[in-house]
Amino acid sequence: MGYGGAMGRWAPDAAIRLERAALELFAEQGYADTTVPQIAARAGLTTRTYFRHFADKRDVLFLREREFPTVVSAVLADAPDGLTPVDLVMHGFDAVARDGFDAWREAVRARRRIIRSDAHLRERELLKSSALAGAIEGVLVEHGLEARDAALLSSFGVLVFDAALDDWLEGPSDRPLHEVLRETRERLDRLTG
Amino acid sequence: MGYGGAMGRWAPDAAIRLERAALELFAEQGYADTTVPQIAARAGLTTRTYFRHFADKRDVLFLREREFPTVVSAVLADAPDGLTPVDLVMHGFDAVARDGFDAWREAVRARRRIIRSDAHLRERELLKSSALAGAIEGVLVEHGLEARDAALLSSFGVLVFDAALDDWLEGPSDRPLHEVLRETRERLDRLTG
DNA sequence: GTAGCCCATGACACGTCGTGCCATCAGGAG
DNA sequence: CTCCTGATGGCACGACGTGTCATGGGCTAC
Repeated sequence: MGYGGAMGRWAPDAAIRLERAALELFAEQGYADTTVPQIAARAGLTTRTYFRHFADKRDVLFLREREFPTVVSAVLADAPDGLTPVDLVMHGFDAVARDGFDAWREAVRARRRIIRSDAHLRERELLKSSALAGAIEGVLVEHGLEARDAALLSSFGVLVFDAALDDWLEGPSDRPLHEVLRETRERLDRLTG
Repeated sequence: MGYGGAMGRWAPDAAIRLERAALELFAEQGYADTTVPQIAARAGLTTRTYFRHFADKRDVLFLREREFPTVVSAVLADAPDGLTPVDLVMHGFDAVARDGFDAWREAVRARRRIIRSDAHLRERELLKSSALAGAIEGVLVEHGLEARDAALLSSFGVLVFDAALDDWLEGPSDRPLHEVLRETRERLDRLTG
């Protein structure tokens, strides 16, 4: 059965339960063969309630990214003064890489495995990356950077971070993400001369 | 009525007619308020036939991009020898920019206007950019580049090209795309130090 | 020319997705 | 105790996308 048995009716973690149910079902039987009513039932909720917490079937995989804009603002606000724009951005990713990823490597891997299994999910992942770039771009503009430079630089940062994340997830488990991030940046610099 | 009146039943341009009908309807009443049956009817076809030519409602806006992988192979095969990988990629985009865009600026603008109006379309555009990067990555790997370098470099190229396309579409109409492309690359190089 | 194959299209049924609308019900404020 | 707030249940509905079979025009073979 679901997780709904022992908890009060208005358990405050409905979104979390739905996310867990979805991750399980997607891993068990694939994304395409899982229906929203199945997810809702396993979480002890109804279909209608699922769509109150998530915009669509794909969105449940990106619950964790909802706080990204807030995190971005906080991290970039903590950056030391006097950094060049690109160092400011990379400092932000470095801080996030040191802080919140190495402990969750297997969870991130499992999630990525599902996303890679279906083009619709890959599509949504790209939109989320774009949204993250947009948030960074906003901070850069607030710091006085010209709009086109901010757009270019935030996309550059997300590109490096995503590539580093891929390397990190495929490589040995004891390699810290922030190291991979630095190496990826150096590799791209070398490639682009 | 539609375009179906004067032409034979098996007109070979069903996809083109559907694309034209969709562009008109999206411009007239918006993407969200247009249904697939409406598009099919204006093209003189049925809904079922629409879905034989396009995977879904969004796909009709990306008909022109189907030839991209072929174009990429052709353009990169024509590149002079001895280029560094990054110059090879940028040479490809430069060739495309000189060749096929400046004459279609208004058409590209109209299409972009529609895509920017709906997040689902923006999402699909990102997937198409990713697919283009994948095609370039494949060519680079064939040329002997290491896989991670190829992925990084193809994404870099697409990033620069997309940013240049944005600048070009927003700027004065007599500015050739290949110039904007060069300037965008220089701007990013300057920003990333 | 006509018999027969090929294949794009038409037509229908169906499951799933996502939303609008109203009813229900727990808990806090007074 | 009553009222109010807010999350959830339940239902109906339109749109999306696919499986399946029928239709009919164009083409080749003979």
